[in-house]
Amino acid sequence: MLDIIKKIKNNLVSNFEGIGDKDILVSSPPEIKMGDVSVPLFALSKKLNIPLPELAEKCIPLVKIETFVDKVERVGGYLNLFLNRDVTAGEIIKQVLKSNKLFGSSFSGKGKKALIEHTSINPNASPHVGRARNAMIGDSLSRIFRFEGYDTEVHYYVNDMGRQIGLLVLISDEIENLDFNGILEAYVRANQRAENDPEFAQKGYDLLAKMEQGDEDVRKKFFHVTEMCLKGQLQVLKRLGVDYDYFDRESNFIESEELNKVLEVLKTKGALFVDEEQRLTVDLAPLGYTQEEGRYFVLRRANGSSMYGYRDLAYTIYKGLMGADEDIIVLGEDHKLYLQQISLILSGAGYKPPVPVFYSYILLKEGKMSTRQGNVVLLSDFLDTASELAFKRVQEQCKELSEEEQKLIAEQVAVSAIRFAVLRVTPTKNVIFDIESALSFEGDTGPYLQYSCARIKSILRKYGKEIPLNISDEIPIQQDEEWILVRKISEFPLTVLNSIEQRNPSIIAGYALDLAHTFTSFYHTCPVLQAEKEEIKEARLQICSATLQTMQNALHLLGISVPERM
RNA sequence: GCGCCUGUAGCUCAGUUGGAUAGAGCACUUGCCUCCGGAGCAAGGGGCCGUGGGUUCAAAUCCCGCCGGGCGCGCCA
Repeated sequence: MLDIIKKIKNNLVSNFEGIGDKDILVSSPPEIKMGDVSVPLFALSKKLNIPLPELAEKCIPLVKIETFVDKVERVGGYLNLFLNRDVTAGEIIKQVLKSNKLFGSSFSGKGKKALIEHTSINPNASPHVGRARNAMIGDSLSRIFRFEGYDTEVHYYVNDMGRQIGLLVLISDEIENLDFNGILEAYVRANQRAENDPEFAQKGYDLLAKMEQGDEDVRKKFFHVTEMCLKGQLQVLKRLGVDYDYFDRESNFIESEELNKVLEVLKTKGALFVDEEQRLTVDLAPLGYTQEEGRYFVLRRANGSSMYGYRDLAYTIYKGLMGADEDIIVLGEDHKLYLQQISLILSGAGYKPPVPVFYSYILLKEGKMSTRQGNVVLLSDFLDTASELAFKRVQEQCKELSEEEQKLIAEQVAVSAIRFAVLRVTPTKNVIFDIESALSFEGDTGPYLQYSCARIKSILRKYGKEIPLNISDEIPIQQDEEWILVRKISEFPLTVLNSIEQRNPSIIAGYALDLAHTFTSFYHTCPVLQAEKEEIKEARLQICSATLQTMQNALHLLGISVPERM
């Protein structure tokens, strides 16, 4: 399908002076009756200064690609092409079944490296679904980059420093056997106490200072608390299928030669100064910042201790020096100004800042999530209830399976429910998270996608033999539903490219839904195993198999696995 | 107040980057399990695409104003 579009473009570009690939738009007509591919000529007519009817006449033979295009109709300013269904379907299905797990990849990242930092939550509590949005988007992007052939590494920045951690370390001395479950309560208590007790707060700072100065005992304590918390968080994220390659600890970036070089450059630009209270500060105005709000960026306190911004700059430079072609960081929208600031600092010194992928917050139906008001949805809580619900369902429907297998499937269903509910929304928009509908497993949900796969698997299982792979050049297409499904399959590679270009997994999610809908529609009108003729049966088996492969590939990019039955 | 993001069916979201009659799901109404899995399918009702201007053959999409929502705005991370 991609090839056909390419050929059409090539033919047109090489036959008219002064136009490029981008001048030729290719879309599809609104209805299947009107054809399969459409080329709007309005803009072209204007650019070439040729009246529409005349231009259309000239274009018709150029777009009539041999064996693939049966007929071309002109409707208004559009050229509508009708593809030869049997030939095109043969081509597409063959390609899918040959490429298997790689179908959909254009290998646009071959020979390139991608570095993605995501999640990086503060080690102070079990993650709620809002935090998990970062992990899901980041993980999905990592999968997409890998799929496109990028040598991809995933980094997790462990915020093992800072005032809050200092307080947490203090309070952990008072609590016996503080474990991950008790950590949020301890954290809240520590912060409350710091608010009411200045002495306690000061002790936190002192501890932090000792940590920075390299006091072994204190460092050990910090490590112990943050490591315990990180482990707990990772365990929950692991349930989602989220993995990381590197854990980079903030405490390793207290001092950085590279950053000090950057600061030297800033000094020559008049962008670095020590303010009247002895704080080492960057003035962003000489670097091109135009507003007063957020103009000053503090790096070190009066006592010389580093601020978060200093350490993070050092870390960002460290990542940048790894030479990735794509240096990406997934951040909540609350970090927009902050990232703008450090980007200015870095590019001011000639460094390439990372490319941010921002996402907006998850809101509950009742409003914002608030830890204090207790209306947060913990990721692990959601997974527990979803898994339990799914388990009951699986117990009813898959009686022949062992309880162990049933539980495994239920967990897969739970994960797909949350991942899909979050990933299907464009990152820049708020997700309004409705627990009830996320737990319903009906309609446009992850479990629905898994279900449509399970049905295909069921057909293939009943068939019992290998799908004949010696596909002839043509595949007999009987019904519109078959053809629409094949066309939808062929859109997958473009969808993936689109999604990686925009760094937006929701495009894949939308595609997966479309594909599932087209399939179930096909499923209800076209009997496969009971097809009227053997060759039609084979054709449909191949279409089923190609659909399953495409769906599995798409779902893999979203981090959703496909159970054999459910 | 200033900056960034956002506004599409009662609700939750799509909309191929400016193209043909704006699409799904939930909810509501009506059909469909002796027939490959009903976590499903088919059909119906439901829209001033927040609002007022502008740009052009063509605007939900681009520009400007206003209104509503999210986020941020120097010693936190």
